[in-house]
Amino acid sequence: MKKVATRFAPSPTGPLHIGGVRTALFNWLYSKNKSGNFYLRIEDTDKERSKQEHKIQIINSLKWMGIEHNGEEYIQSEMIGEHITIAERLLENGNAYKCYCSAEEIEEQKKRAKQKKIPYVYNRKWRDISENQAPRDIKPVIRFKSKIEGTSLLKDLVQGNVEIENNTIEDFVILRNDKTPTYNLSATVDDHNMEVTHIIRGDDHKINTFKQIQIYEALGWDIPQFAHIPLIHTIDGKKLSKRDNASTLEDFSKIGILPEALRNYLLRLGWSYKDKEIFNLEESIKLFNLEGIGKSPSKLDMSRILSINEYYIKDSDEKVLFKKLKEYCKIYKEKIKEEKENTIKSSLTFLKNKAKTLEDIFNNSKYILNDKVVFNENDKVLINDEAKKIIYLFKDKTSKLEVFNRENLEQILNELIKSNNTNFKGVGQPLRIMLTGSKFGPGIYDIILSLGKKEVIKRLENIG
RNA sequence: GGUCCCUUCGUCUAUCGGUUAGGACACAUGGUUUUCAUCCAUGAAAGAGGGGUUCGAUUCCCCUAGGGACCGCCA
Repeated sequence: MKKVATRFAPSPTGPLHIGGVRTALFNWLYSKNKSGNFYLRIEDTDKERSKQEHKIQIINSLKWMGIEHNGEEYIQSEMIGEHITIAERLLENGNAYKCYCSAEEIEEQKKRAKQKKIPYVYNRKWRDISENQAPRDIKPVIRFKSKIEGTSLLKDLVQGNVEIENNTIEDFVILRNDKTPTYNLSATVDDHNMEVTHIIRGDDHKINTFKQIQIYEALGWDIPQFAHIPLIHTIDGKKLSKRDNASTLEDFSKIGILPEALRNYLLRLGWSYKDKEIFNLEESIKLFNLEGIGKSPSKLDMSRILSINEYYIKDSDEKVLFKKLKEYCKIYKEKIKEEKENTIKSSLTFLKNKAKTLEDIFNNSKYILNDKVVFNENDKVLINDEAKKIIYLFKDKTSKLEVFNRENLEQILNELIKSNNTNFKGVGQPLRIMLTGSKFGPGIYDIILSLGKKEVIKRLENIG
């Protein structure tokens, strides 16, 4: 048995979106599960559209998700020479031929097919014409001599047996008239050279597989296993596209989604293991298999992502969570001041219970982060004369407090409730507004204790 | 239009011929809570339709409908 090798082969013609990330994840997980290798191949043979920035974005995305590839990135454009050699070999062996049709000629055929509403398949014009009839002024393309008779069977690890009539596969171009190889040739040659054993990729490549298998056969190469996973659809049921709304990882990271949460979500999108919902990394690797992949496309569900993220935030160790929050604030919000770090760190125990995202934690931390209270105008009006009286009394009693702890604070609050003939809300709400600027937020004792005596008194003195 | 694929609660899914069709998210209601949340409890919610096969079909087969992917000298 050969060692399992999988690969992820994106083209840097656009930013990597969440669907691509899932494909990468499945490949990576599968290789890990089988103690094999996982490679990254950048398919940058489309010179016009390939962009360095996209390549960087792809690599960073995978890094953010913790998906690491073995060895260096494999750059497809560096292997073009190899692809051309193979195309020539195919030509010599009679598995391919030169086609002298002009671009206009092909265009015309397609147009006619469309008018007649019949499917366009290249008419194999040059398949059997001898080359000495070739027009001088046209540079030929090389086409693969596809099977015409019979059927082909793909034993797909996800889709099951898929059978297709050979004559629906046209004689596809493998080398353009500028001598550059096309996708099906390049991908096949690279997969063979990289000794890829399992090709796990999107459903949209299924038809290509029949072309690629014929190339493997013509060359006498081992054919890898294929697993075509269903695509992720947008909420209105269409394929995720690089062009329109497709979400990139940045879209998620900037609202404070944790990579492990997204990994868990993506794992469960189209794959399942019994009723299990939460998979840590170790379990993901141990339990992942191809059998658990469903055959129908699935839709992205933001509320589920948020919910899983909430789970991971609550489940996080506070030290680790703080590091992530710090990094997050630095990149997307504002850097946490050094003197605030300890306060934030110790407040995470209660802050994280109110948050679905890192952004939520940031928002709920603003009363600590900002030196000056920023008041919500709608809430500020709740500070009426009655409230001011209570705030004054609380401030007075608190300032005399020798031991600033929850027990003593509770005592003060309880006394105030009694003596002012009010309830907890009557005391708690004005205090919260004065201390944080808003009537929403963490528990009042958490707020008071996290700010500390000095700061609490300072903020209460701020009373208009 | 051709080829191929898919179809269980709104969403992600479990079930591998016999279940009151299960779970999770979302939703609704109630409880805990000074607030917003959390948390807990409860509830509503599904086998596209029609034929077979079978003692019995969500499960196997066929047809219909709906949805999707592909049909490039893009990858």
